[in-house]
This record gives sequence, C-alpha cells and structure tokens, in this order.
Amino acid sequence: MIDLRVLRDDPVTVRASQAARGESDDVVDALLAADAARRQAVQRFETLRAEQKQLSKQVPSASGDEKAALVARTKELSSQVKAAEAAVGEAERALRAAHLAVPNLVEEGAPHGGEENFVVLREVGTPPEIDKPRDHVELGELLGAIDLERGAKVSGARFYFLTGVGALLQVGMLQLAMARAAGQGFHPMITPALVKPEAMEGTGFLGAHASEVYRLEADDMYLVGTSEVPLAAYHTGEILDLSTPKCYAGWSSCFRREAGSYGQDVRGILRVHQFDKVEMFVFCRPEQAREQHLRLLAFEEEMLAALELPYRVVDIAAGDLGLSAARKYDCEAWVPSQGRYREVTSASNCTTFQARRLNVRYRDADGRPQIAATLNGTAATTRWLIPLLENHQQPDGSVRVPEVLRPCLGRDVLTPVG
RNA sequence: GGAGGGUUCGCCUAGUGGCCGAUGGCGGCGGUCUUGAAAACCGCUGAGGCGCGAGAGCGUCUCCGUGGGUUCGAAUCCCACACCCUCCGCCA
Repeated sequence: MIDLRVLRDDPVTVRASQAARGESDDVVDALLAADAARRQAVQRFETLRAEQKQLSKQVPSASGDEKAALVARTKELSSQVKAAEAAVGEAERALRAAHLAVPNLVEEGAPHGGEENFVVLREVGTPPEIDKPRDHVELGELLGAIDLERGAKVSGARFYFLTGVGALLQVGMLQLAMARAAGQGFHPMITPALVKPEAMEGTGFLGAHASEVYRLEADDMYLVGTSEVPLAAYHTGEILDLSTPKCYAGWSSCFRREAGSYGQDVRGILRVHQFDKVEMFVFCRPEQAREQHLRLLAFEEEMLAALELPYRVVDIAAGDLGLSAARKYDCEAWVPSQGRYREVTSASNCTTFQARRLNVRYRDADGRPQIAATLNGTAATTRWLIPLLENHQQPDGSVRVPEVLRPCLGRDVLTPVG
C-alpha cells in the first residue's frame, strides 16, 4: 500500500508513476475519493460519540426527571452513534479496497514502459563456445542428476527428482549461498513452507498472483511460492530497531501452480511446481533502501561469478514490476542450449509498500514509529542447475565442477553414468 | 480426536458495569548525588486516526486476542471464533 499522505500532498507524483507503468490513474482518483469519504465519516462519528460520552457521564449523578431525560437523550444518541460507526466501517473497507488497487510508486530512474522495455545494465563473463550444446535435461540424464520421467510418474508434469550428483549440486549451491550470506551479515533462517492466510495476504500474493498459489483447503493454509512470504511476515506488527538493517537469508522449498503457463518452458526444470531457494530479505529504514537494493544485487552477482556463470543484469521496466516493487533488477544467466539469457535472480526494492500492509515499523530519531522498507533478492535456487550444467559441459557429456562446489561434490568433474 | 487453562499499552501484573482518563513492578530514558560508576531518590515512558497550529505542541476519537450482542454507559456481562499452553489418546 502506498503512503496516503504522499497521495494527498503530491498526487502528481502518483499519477506520473502510473504513467511510467503504462497504467491508468483511475485507481488514483478512486483512492483519493475513498480517502476523503472516510475522513468525513470519521468526523461525523466522532462528533456524535463525544456527545454521547459526555452525557453518559452525567447519568450517575443525576436523579428523578433530569435523569430520565438524560437517559432518553443518550438512548437516542446511542442508535445514531451505532449507525455512524457502521458507516465508518463501510468507508474503511472501501478505502482499503481502493488502497490495495494502487501499485507502489516507481523509483526514479527505472525504465518506463512494459516487459520489453527492460534495460541491460551490463554483461559479465563470456558465453562459452560450445558446438551443439546438450541441454540440462540431456546432461541431467547422462549424469544421473535429474530424473524427470519418474518425477512425472510420481507427481505429474513439472515435477522431478534430483538424484546423485544432482542432489549434491543443489545442496552444495544452496549451502554456499547460506554460508556466504551469513558471512555478510544475513541471519540464516529455515522458514515454514506453509503459512496462514494473513501471511499470504499481507505479502500481497493473494492479489494478482492468487491463481499461482497452492491452497490447502482442509486447513486453510497456503504453500509458499518463496520464503519471501514467511520472512516478510516474520516481523508483522512489530516495531524494530533498525539502527542497522535486519537482513535474513531464508531457505525453503517453494511451490507454484504455474497456472496459465501451459506449453511454456515445459522441458526440464526451468519452470516447475516445487523447488528450493535461498532468499535474502531486508528490513531497513526507507532512506537505506536503495543502498541495500544494490547490496543484494552485488551479492547475487558474486554468487553467479563464484559459480563461473556468464550473466547479464537487467533493469526491469516499470510496467513489469508487479504491484509492490518500486524497482527490480534481475540477473539472467546464459543458457547455451537456448542461446539466450534466462532469469536466475530477482532483487526487488518494495520501499514501504509491503511493510505498510504488514505493519512493520521502526523508531525514527525522534522516537516516533515509522513504516520500514523491505527488499528481497535471490541468493541461489534450483533453476541455477540449468546454467551450471550447461555452461560447464564438455564435449563428452561430462561437466566441470566450479571450484567453490568441489568440496561438497568431492570431485572436479561429473562424468556420465553407465 | 478428547479434556482443561490462558490471551490487559516491551515483559510480568491489578482490575466482575460509571473516580479505568487502565494499577503496580521490571526494563528503558532523563535528572539529583558521585572523580567516574553502582545504589538510592525524583520525573518521563503504548499505538493509530482525524482536526487545529509555521512549529515544540494542543484538542478529540479509537484500540484490553478477533467479531458480534446486552446497556444511557463494557477490559468487566452474554454469544461465536482465533491463537497459545498443559494433559490424555492416536500416529510419525
């Protein structure tokens, strides 16, 4: 949710942000109107309520006719107060609905336009020259690392087993992410993968993403699509000490329905219903958010570099940001079999948008509570196995293990199994 | 699945219809004293909305797990629900 004070004082900025996203500012007008309507309702209620309280206090000390008259008057007021209170409730519900419909203010500098208007900030590393590259499905099979056939047999399309070196690679990669993150001051966390509706709702995943989310009907619980959900909800309703940012690295399995993506990326493990991910999450003061955002991006780049993967950094255009991000940088790793870069990390600056909804605050220099800023970014995830296998493949189908992963694999090269 | 107990402004706690405008302690902050510190003593110490004010502020309303209800008036009475804890059973 955006800051209503900003909206009232500076609606022009909010409209400009909508324009950058290529979206209509009807929702801005609706929010302004709902805000005004609520304030009016509140004032009416408060006037009546104050009178009721004042008269009510006189009842015990009054007697006889005077008392009867007082009670009669307050009785009348009582029903008016009740009606006014109901009107306030109604106005608040309307305001909330209008509020939720307005996306976050786009950060200055973000490219305008839609999905195709992203800006490539840099390309790092050189895509390897591979004659007739095998894709990760073939390599996974050769190495005994990925079993898609049995994944489908047991769980259906878009499921897989990681086996042997595949399982070790994933564990090693995620462990590397955890260890490095911890070394840089991120607090390691292993989070719940099932959350209550409030947590899912509070992080905004029941809006546009609702059909993406698995829901357990019998228990009214949700499977998380990323540990961003439990991490963001972790401090719900709290007032934090943010003299330094609170940084977490959360490891969880992630579940996504991938509804509406039928036919897209159906091969292999690029787009699957379940995967594992280490996610970085930061709570900080709003003025630190940009700096923290760049720090998350830098961490992602260090991870990709450590795994010796060629990648590029993309500045996502305003229209492709999603509801809560003010700015988003993706890293895309080179995928030889596709001859193009594919998304492997995503770092979002949600400014105060997400924390306002979750009511996560800190105290400013004057000791007053203020809304915190939140950010998130990918430290490592199952999908990375794709560029990892493909970029390091050798003509005979073996795969070179990057230096940093050798300790957990116990060898330098993965070779095809009989 | 069954049976109990609990939920009060950081923590603990008092509070069974109007002097609750929520008690007291702990913790925290400030001060006195001290070379400094501790102790002692004094003071301050929840959140949100709205209005007024240039501003430090002032006024007002809301919030005692959540949602309803009773009442002129509810932390307090009634109903429903949520969450937490303990024990029993069952299962891993």
